[in-house]
Amino acid sequence: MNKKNIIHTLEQIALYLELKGENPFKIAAFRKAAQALETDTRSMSEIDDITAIKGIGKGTAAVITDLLENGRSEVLLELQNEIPKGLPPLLKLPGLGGKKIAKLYKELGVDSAESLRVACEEGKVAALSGFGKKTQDKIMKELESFGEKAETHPIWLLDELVTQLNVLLEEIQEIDEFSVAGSFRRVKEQSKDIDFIIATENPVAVKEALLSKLSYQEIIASGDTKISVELQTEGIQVDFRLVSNEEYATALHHFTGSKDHNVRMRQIAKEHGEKISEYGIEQQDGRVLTFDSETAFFAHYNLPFIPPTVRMGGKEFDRLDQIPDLIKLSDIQADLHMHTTWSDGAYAVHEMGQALIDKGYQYGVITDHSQYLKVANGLTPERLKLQRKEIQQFNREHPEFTLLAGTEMDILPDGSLDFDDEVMSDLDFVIASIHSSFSQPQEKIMERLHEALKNPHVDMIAHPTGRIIGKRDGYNPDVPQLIAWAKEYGKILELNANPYRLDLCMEHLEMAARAGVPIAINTDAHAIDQLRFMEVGTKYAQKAWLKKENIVNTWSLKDFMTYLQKK
DNA sequence: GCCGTTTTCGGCCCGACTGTTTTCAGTCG
Repeated sequence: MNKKNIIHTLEQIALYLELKGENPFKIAAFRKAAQALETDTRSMSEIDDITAIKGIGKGTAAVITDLLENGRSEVLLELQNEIPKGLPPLLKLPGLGGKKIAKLYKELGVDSAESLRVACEEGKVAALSGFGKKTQDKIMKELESFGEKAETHPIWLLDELVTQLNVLLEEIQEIDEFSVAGSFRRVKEQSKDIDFIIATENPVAVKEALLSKLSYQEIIASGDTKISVELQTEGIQVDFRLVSNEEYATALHHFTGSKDHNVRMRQIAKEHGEKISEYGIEQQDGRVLTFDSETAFFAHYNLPFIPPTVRMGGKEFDRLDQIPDLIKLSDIQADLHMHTTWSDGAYAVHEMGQALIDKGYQYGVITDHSQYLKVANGLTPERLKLQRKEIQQFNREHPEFTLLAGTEMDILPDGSLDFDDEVMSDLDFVIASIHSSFSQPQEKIMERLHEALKNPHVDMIAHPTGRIIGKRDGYNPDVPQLIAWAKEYGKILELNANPYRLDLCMEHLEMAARAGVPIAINTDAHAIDQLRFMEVGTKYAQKAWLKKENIVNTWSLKDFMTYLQKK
């Protein structure tokens, strides 16, 4: 029984308890236990006393032990006996919670999506007390798309929408300040919806402007302070919260979450005899304090500004001393992975170089694809030499900056490398990566990676797993082994900052940092505007608690070159 | 169900919106 299964079982139990109308705190306790396990980076075999973990007590520990020893949970089995298995999925229907579903089951015998649909069609649902015609209609409508709608959306899709919405909000005169909030602001890989906080002294006008400018399928809620719509794009939900200027900082904090982070903050407030809400901090005498910024809000409790990316609800409060050292965008001195028109990029060498200078970087590496990747117009050794001349020319014209000559070289399906040692030794920086034969068995994939890692000329492995968030898992390498090899041979592993990838993922980045393997955060830009991915990349790295010292492209050119030579 | 050294009982974050209600329950984040 692995950890994932245990977490899933605890969450299943919570769902069933919800349908039983159990005490909400008891339900939350099972979810909290599941989350506590998830946050703990150890594997089950490394944990000797589970009750020592905060949030796991006698009851939940018994379930876990049962699972570990017997491979099943008596508690869950009993619940499943008692409650039809068609009911828990109904909790996913918007507007239906445990109590309503329990009532449908007890009074109408509803035990599945199908029987719920029949009950609605016969008008029985509307007749129940506490239900009505509107509720029945809404359920029927939701049932039509039940099981088809994506529950979460990948960050790269939401990023496009947020960019568009930012433009739209900029145009509304009555808005004084706004920001995206929610899990997107925390740089979660996938989110359910998008949240925006808007400061305005004229909410009526803003609401009107919003509803006239947005292209939505449906308005879900439209109150004085909250407007919620389903966008045309993929039916993605966006919530807008309208607050006064004074309330903006606390509202932004509140709606950025996470939920558990807020719970911790409120506990702290309580210890001070205060009460936090989205509108400010209420004092014992009823006065409400507001703040100019989130920084000021945190400072009220003698806390440093906790970046949204690490507001997970636990760990961050134990690691406050590490916050100043967390990697941030301004630490970045270079981008080590980008493409030009020589292969499949959209801009010339000198244009990418100039864009890096505009970013304020000290150096950068041009790393076009190698000859194997024909679809991307990969470079032969001859073309590489020609490209180097262009790079040298650029450096002569820009003495304050250094453009290095590199490659993103393919690791071929048979495990050989696309360039021989002589070609590689001519280059300043050699990236090796896999772009083909993803479905090989793990053993073969690892053989290919090993071949690259042990070659003295290879400096870095790019997007080490090949995943695309929400779309494909990649080629499934044994990452702990990969990290061990990177350590052994002194290689860099990449955090590819393209929001499609974010590869390595958080957990693996933490693992790599613990092992002392250096990380490079690179945009893999194929066009100038993609250099902006460095921002999401550094934020994502914060989630793995990476520090400046872990990241090679925060180093000066001199330190970087020294590292490459002696590694 | 979990937690706690002023606690082993009594809390557990707080508020908006909707749809059902004549004052509030359920859901949601």
